[in-house]
This record gives sequence, C-alpha cells and structure tokens, in this order.
Amino acid sequence: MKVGKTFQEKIYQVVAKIPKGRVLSYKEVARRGGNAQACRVEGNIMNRHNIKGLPCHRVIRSDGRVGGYKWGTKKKIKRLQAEGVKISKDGKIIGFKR
DNA sequence: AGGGTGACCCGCT
DNA sequence: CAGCGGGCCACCC
Repeated sequence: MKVGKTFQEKIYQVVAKIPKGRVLSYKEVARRGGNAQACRVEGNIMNRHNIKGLPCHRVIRSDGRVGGYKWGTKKKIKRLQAEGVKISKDGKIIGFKR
C-alpha cells in the first residue's frame, strides 16, 4: 500500500520544519522521509528545483560538512552563519551531532 | 512518450 | 585507504 506522496513532498515537509539555527544531515532527512538511501534524491530535487521557502541550506552532509549548494557552497556557509550556525574554517559544522 | 544518466550522498567491503 | 553499489527524481535526447 502506497502512501501516494512523492519523496519530494516528504523531504519538503521535513526540511521546511527544520528550526532556525539547526541543521540536519541528508541522511537524517531521508530517514524521516522513509528511505535513508534516497539521500541523493534530496540534493537532486533541490538542485533542479531550488524551491523557494525551502531552507535547503540547513541540510548538510553527515560528515559535518555543509555539502554542496546550487548557488555555491560558500554561499551556503555564509547563509548558515547568518542563521547562527557556527562553522569551522574548513566549512565544518560546529555543534552538529550525527 | 520512453530510455538513459546525473545529482548538494552514505555506508559497506 | 580506495572503490562501488544503492534508490528516487528531474532533465536530456
């Protein structure tokens, strides 16, 4: 029995509910979405459809890095810092627990 | 309309 | 340490 909703919908809901100043890893989001192995799709969706209102910059890799970004990883880091997220010089998320 | 590949990845061997 | 498979979406031809 299928829920009917596509992965994008689930991902959208999860990511959109990320509190400000908090970051989630792709795997975490994917896990909540139902398939932890679909982590690639997340990036793909956001990359092709940088949905407005979706704080995709709050989604980072499990390694603690910010990962990639359609508009540029640097931009992503800057954005996170503006939200209050501490980021190391190497672009590592400080205070991120996987 | 259909097939094939890329993509902001992760975990295992 | 390096390499690859895995599942889902959108775009290209």
